[in-house]
Amino acid sequence: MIRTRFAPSPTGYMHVGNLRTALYAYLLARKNNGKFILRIEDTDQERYVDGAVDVIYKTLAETGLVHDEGPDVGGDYGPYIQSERRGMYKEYALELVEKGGAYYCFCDKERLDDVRRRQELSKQPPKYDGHCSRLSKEEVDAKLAAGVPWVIRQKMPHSGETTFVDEVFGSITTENSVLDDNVLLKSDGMPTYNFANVIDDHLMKITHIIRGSEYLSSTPKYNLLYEAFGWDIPAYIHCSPVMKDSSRKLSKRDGDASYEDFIEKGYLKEAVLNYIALLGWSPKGEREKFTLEEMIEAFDVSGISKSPAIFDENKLLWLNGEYLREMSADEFHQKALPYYEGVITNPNIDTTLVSALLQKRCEKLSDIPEQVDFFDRLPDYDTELYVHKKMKTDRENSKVALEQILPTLEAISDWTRDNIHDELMRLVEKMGAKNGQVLSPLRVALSGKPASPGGSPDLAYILGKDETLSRIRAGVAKL
RNA sequence: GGCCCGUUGGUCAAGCGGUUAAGACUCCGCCCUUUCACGGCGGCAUCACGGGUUCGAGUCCCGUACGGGUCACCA
Repeated sequence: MIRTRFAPSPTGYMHVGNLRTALYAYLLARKNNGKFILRIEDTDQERYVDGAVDVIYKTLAETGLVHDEGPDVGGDYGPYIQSERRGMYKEYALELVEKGGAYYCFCDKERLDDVRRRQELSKQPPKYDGHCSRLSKEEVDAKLAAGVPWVIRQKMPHSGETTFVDEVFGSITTENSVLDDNVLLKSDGMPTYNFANVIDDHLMKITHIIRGSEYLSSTPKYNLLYEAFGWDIPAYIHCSPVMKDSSRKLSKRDGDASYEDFIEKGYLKEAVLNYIALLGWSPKGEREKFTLEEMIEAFDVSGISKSPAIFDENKLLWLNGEYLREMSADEFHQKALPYYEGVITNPNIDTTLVSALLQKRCEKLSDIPEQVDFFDRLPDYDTELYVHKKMKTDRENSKVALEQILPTLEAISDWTRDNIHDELMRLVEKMGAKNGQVLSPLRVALSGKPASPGGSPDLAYILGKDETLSRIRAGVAKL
């Protein structure tokens, strides 16, 4: 049974890189009928942010990455909040001392600083010098009895090498001599992150560890820990970071690194999830659009790439547009509704019709307001808009056209889109003009904009007869 | 700096010793068309560099360059 986990620190926002890691962990578990576990790593009290855990729950629920075990849903391997597990690490640390994989260290800050300074001067890599690992049992007991503060350090082998296989990066070998005797249990009795992680993953029976590639170089230490305990080593899947450009990671500072940022900008959650899935993972076929279900089906660790991927908002935008266009008209309208708020206030405007025009014309919902602002009020436009080379229109023939259009439309008693269209086409024929020479000036007169969703019959119909005629008169007056 | 990892168009990427080096986004052109979009068709543009190995290298090996990661009683 495959068990994967997502183990975020509650920072108050969901970085898209983290969300991607969660997604991959979720997909791997679902693909294999395994379990997806949520564990909150909140041991750093200084970083604690109020309500931050809720952001995690909310994002996972919203994106559909439903966890099988976690603080809010329970499970057999709890507690799932690390701060509630703080009591359980000490016994494992002591067990490791018994087994010879770790030792008490009584060095104080002064000595440590001194050692480090000396190493810097002689250009040695900074590393604990192993002083306390050479203490005899008697010396240790004496210091313990005397109440000297202590930590527990991992005892690294001084020779040989450690090799592990990562499912993305392949086989990686590290010289043991470069490994430092890191602190496992701090002087306050709390575990360090590295230690807690190994203990928790083992206790929660995690089989596949999916995490950022920044942990690649500490993985040998983890494995030595597993070995010292005599535990099974999990499979590793390290993922390269999501970048802003070739040398910078996507960061919160830039305001476009978190899931919430994109939702606020008007992107659809499906599109965001779909896009980040593709950032660093390539499915087998040529398909690019996936529902979560389809991603589960298609997911394969072998498609995860080793190199960092630059986040291309442009492509996300395109994908978002694809999602918008494939929605049903009604669904689109429901999503669009909030964006009309305060923009289209005239109750005579049927926003259902507006939505129908808009659906193929926006890539994200926040594009809507600027496209429809003219419905409420005709902008103060420049008559230059009537000059359109391709439509063969200029100010003069536009004025003539508008003057002809006015009585034509005035005569329509049944104001429907089709009637408007048909009458206008009849006028085109009568005038011996090109379609555009009649329709284009009308569109400009009605919208006051160089581009508008829908053509003149659409706009005329939505605006209503009175407003249409009044805007045409305004146009004639301008010309 | 030591160690680890990476490098195919502007971006995401396929490729697994023999391909005209896929596909997508962007950009450009054309078509459709009552604007703008959508849609359709077409186009520009890539194997970081230098050495090997091989009949043959984007694919294997070694260097170089560039980029990332990591070296805490942070997570």
